[in-house]
Amino acid sequence: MDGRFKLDNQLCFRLYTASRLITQAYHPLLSQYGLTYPQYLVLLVLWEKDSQPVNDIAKRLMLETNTVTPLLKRMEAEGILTRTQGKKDARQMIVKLTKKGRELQDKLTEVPETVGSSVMCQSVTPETVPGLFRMLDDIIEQLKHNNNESNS
Amino acid sequence: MDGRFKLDNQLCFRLYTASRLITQAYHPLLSQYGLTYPQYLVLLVLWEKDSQPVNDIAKRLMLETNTVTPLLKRMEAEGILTRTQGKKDARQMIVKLTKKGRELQDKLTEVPETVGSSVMCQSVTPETVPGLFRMLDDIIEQLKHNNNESNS
DNA sequence: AATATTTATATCGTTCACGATGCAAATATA
DNA sequence: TATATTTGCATCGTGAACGATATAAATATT
Repeated sequence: MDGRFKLDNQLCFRLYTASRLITQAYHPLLSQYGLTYPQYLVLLVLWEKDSQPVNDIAKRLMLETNTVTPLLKRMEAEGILTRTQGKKDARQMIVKLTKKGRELQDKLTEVPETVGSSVMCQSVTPETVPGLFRMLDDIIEQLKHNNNESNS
Repeated sequence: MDGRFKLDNQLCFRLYTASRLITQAYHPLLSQYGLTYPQYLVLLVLWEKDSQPVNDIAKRLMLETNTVTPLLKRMEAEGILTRTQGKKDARQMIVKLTKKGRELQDKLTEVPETVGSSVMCQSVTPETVPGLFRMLDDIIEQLKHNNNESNS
């Protein structure tokens, strides 16, 4: 048989595993503040631009609202953010950081670098990372379109 | 502020998104046979080598048994595989494909290529894939050790 | 203006991931 | 051989992901 079905030939398995392991690397850094990795992603989005409707956050993270809504509710329960109905558009829920949510940024300053440096290795260096980013971005862009096409 | 917290600078977010989107690309191909992507990974492992204890499958997929056990039970309920107590070691559960599980390989022949070709794009080509694999493998290897160190 | 369609969000059910914990069989140590 | 430790697997609880579906508000169409 050819190597078609060999696990070691699968790009997806590598992405899946790398993603899981790097999320695990975030865990000890985030859990001391009661955060999960997806919650940290929401914070990244809101730190860049506070006060956004659910949909904008979901789009930025390329997730569906049915994933993001419960996530936001948990963060609201933790006092990290507030969800208030939009004024212009009553369907929208505007998500806004609380003081606690904003202050988390100061407490997590060392997180990006800690994790960033922990993945650096022989073939992953400041020189090669841009190429890696490019390939991953291309794959993401490609799949975003392919996947959308197939449900139309 | 520097770009430390910018979502667009995060390797992990790219891996996480690429992994999710590529799993979604598998979905229409697998769901017609009642399979999920992690279940497909289990099949890849068992097609390579049938009749393995739970632990070997988990190690191959770099997952914990508490993830794999329920997964295998669902596949057992679907009649894809059997779980029988080991003879030499009564703690082990030996996982073996059924006829149905083996025959799935013939039905899924086109899956690897379909997904494989759907990620090919400008910067991801047969020439660049080995480099991508190398970087992902390095990252995985690195994190596997780092993550283990921190719980010891 | 009344009706249809679209949009923004939420709810529900199922399947992972995974930390924490439990338990019994196997192995090591005393 | 009795006791301690390790190993293999399972159970439990929580938080994602996500397909399917629901609901109400906004917009488009008639």
